[in-house]
Amino acid sequence: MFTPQPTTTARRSPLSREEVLHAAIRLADEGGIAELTMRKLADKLGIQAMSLYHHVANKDELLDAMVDAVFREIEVVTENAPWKPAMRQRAVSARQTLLRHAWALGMMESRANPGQATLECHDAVLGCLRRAGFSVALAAHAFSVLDSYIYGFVLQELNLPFQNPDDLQRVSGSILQNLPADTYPHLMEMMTAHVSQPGYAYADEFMFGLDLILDGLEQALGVRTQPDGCVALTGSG
Amino acid sequence: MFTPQPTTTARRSPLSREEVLHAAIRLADEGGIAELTMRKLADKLGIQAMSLYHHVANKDELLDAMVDAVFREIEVVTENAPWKPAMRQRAVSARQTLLRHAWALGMMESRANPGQATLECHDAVLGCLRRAGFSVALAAHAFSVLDSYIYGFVLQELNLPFQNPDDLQRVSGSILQNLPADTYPHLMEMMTAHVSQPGYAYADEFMFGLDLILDGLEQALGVRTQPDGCVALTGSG
DNA sequence: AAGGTAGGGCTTACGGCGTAAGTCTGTCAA
DNA sequence: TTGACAGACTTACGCCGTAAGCCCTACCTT
Repeated sequence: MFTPQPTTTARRSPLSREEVLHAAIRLADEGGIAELTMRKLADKLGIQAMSLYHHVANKDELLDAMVDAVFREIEVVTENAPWKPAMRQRAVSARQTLLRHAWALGMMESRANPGQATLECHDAVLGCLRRAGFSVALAAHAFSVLDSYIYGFVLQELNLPFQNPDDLQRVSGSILQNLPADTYPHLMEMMTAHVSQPGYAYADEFMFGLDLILDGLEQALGVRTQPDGCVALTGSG
Repeated sequence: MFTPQPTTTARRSPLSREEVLHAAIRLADEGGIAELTMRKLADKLGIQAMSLYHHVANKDELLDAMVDAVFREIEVVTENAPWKPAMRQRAVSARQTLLRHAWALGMMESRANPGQATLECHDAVLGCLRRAGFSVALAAHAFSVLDSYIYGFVLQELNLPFQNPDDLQRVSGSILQNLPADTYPHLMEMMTAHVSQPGYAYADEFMFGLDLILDGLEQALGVRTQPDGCVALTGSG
């Protein structure tokens, strides 16, 4: 009753696919991926659920586009930069981006349709490595090990039951109390002697592993490039 | 009509929580995690959906238990074994297990309630490292970098649009045809000159990165253990 | 100016989901 | 014999994604 379409003209302004995409990302950032339903997304945009389907084919396509948008946020500075700081900086940026959009990693597992930004990102990384003298095979190795590390680290970081050092103190304290002391002795030692110390933050572990990998790649590169290598440690098995 | 409860006695046999758990894992293994619904799981067990709630509190608890069951499958052989082959073997086993249960990784992101098997697995790894002379801090570093790598590698592996070399040939071929040749030149080079070559399998990349990390850890350990170290390459920042 | 078209809203409806709440029945201890 | 209880079943609710179709209005053509 009372014919509720006076707002039609006002609402009729824009609403592009881009807006839908960004609203979806904002919704997932704020409430987790489970909060992202077509109805709630429509609500947030002030329209009905079915109207979304004028802008995206279906929810799956929307999710694909969201993942690609995340890749677009990762900074890849490769112009004339030495490969090691470039890769280091990209790893840091990738980690920050994936933490900012905690839902993104979990979605990568299930969708195999890389978007344009994803491909561009990968191409830039490979280009940086090739320009630095990596063989095609070594570039593939480097790409694989670096991305695996980044994704895996963030996956573990997201899996932690705390997001900041204060949480950590509280959580580890409560775990310590609830567990019989000798069931997991080494886990216990790790918590009491290391993790629960003031100043510890799991995020700091990122740089250790990243530099370990970059140094390893540098050696692998050097073994090929300068054959006087007194350090040839790669490959143990 | 014809009062359909004659089977009551026959059906009344067991159905323990264990059976529910394993049926759930089998269902998820076969059809993906989306196929695992309480109704379908009940169907498979020959009961009604609501009867499952006598054995699990809710679906979330079931998912937690499933993840823990996956950790139980990872072989951790640390008894009197040198740390390097022990960690290597555990990494291989973890990768195989996570590939066998492709749904497990995607679930880890969202649940922060480690089960008994999970904690045992972590404790065994830490124990192995500590016995080998790793300091608490270095053991934490090692644990972080190894698990990050394993999880991330499997995540990428699952993300690939192919599961075996034959698929790869076909997929990379079709991508090559559909793309303008100069949009992603380095990606293109990687595919034509390396990935699409006979004998290439992404799975083989796993060992390169794994050994790179293990060698890096060995150096980090050596720098502390034997102070004559002419090789001190860790940390570049 | 008049009319046609189509973009982008809206409504209705369907089958599937997790699960709250309650019922029925066979088994076993007292 | 009886009463409690474990473990099945039934019903129902409010979510979900989306198929199908309607209808208004801005714009383009004539």
